[in-house]
Amino acid sequence: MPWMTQTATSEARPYHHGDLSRALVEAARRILETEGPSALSLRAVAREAGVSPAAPYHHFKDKGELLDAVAHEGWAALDAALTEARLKAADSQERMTGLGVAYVRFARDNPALYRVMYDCSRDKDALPEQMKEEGAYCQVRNTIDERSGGTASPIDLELATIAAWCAGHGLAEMISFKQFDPLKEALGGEEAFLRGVFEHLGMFAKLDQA
Amino acid sequence: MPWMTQTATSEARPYHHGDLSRALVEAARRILETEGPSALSLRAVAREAGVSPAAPYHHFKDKGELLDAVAHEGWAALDAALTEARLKAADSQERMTGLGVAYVRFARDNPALYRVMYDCSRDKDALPEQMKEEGAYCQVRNTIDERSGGTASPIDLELATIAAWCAGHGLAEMISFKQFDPLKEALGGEEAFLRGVFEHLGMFAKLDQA
DNA sequence: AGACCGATCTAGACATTGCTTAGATAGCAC
DNA sequence: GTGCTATCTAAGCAATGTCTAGATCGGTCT
Repeated sequence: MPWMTQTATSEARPYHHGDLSRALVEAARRILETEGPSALSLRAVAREAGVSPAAPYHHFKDKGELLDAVAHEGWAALDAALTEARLKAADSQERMTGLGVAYVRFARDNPALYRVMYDCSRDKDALPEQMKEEGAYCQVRNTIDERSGGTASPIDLELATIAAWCAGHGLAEMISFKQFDPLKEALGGEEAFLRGVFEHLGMFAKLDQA
Repeated sequence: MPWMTQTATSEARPYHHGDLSRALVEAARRILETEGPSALSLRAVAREAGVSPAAPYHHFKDKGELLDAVAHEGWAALDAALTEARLKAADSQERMTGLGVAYVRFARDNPALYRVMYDCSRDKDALPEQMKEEGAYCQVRNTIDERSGGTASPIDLELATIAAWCAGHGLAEMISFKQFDPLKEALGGEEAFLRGVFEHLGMFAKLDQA
């Protein structure tokens, strides 16, 4: 087994793995977390999963398709994080900023995964289906709708959702570039900093005044 | 000259190129625009510039350092675009939305370059120095400061600038994922769409009410 | 039970990539 | 001219994504 170097899980795995698809996705996430995006090669994933470099091709057409699967899991995890934040909030105002803070925190805690999630969506002319249905995008829109008392026009609702999404994503990326440490200190912590930015964004000012 | 395949500029270039650094950066930008980021290999750049695969290493330590140079030019171009938009606006309100629209347009018109600009900044714990001094970030902050009549506290000014930057960057990336065509049509064009989102972001609401 | 078939996996190879080392070339000072 | 140094090429290394051919095995049909 020349492909079995030091990293193999190596417990006399049978010839047929059983559930290699899932194992590969998990291996990929493990590599992403520990060694960063630049170390995420198909061969490294295969190594980590303890199979030959060609094995993944029986489960994914491409390296890209593997990453798509990883991204899919990422979106699901983000959905869960947002749901949790949403249920924890009291009023609808708190629910919105809570969603924003949870979103940014997710991105900060899973920077490599977050990047893969968006890189996979790129050049597909649409954000993944996770953003529709019960996904994160829909959660945000519903919260906005609820907050406006259901009186917002469909167009305004969509615009407001896009605006909120832009703010969250923009801040999420910004945080991964720059730590803003002095600013955080001056404001007394990260949460205060995030809330401060969202406050300045004054999101939903238009919906409020209507 | 085995490295001279079809793409070479091939006009009996002398052994010493003269200004290979610049030629490489331009070749990289050409490849980015025409073939996308995935085609941007160091070897491809060398091919496009008509030199051997090892030649770039006499001007850039790394592939990363070449990309840094490309990104640097990108930031300069963005600075110029923002300056133009700033000078074109009448009042300070118009100046702000004008900046936002110009920013997003730049990202939409140079998607690959825009991505390189941010990818190079990643994992450096700071946005490039272009964002300071006379750069884009500074332009935005100055405009905000001017708009608030110079009364905003330093912290509020910084928060507002970050917020504006997040909004612009978020919307810029969003546009590259999804076309939002139905929404644009409903609003009567792209500019109206962009302004609509910025309006909903209600940026500077806090500074206004202060 | 035994033969077989398709799914799963490996071996091995290919082109391409980033990068290094060793040597060729040429502009420039003396 | 001689020599120094920056610039460039040639050749090669390890690693990667991907393909083809062949090995292995679980489950089905008789």
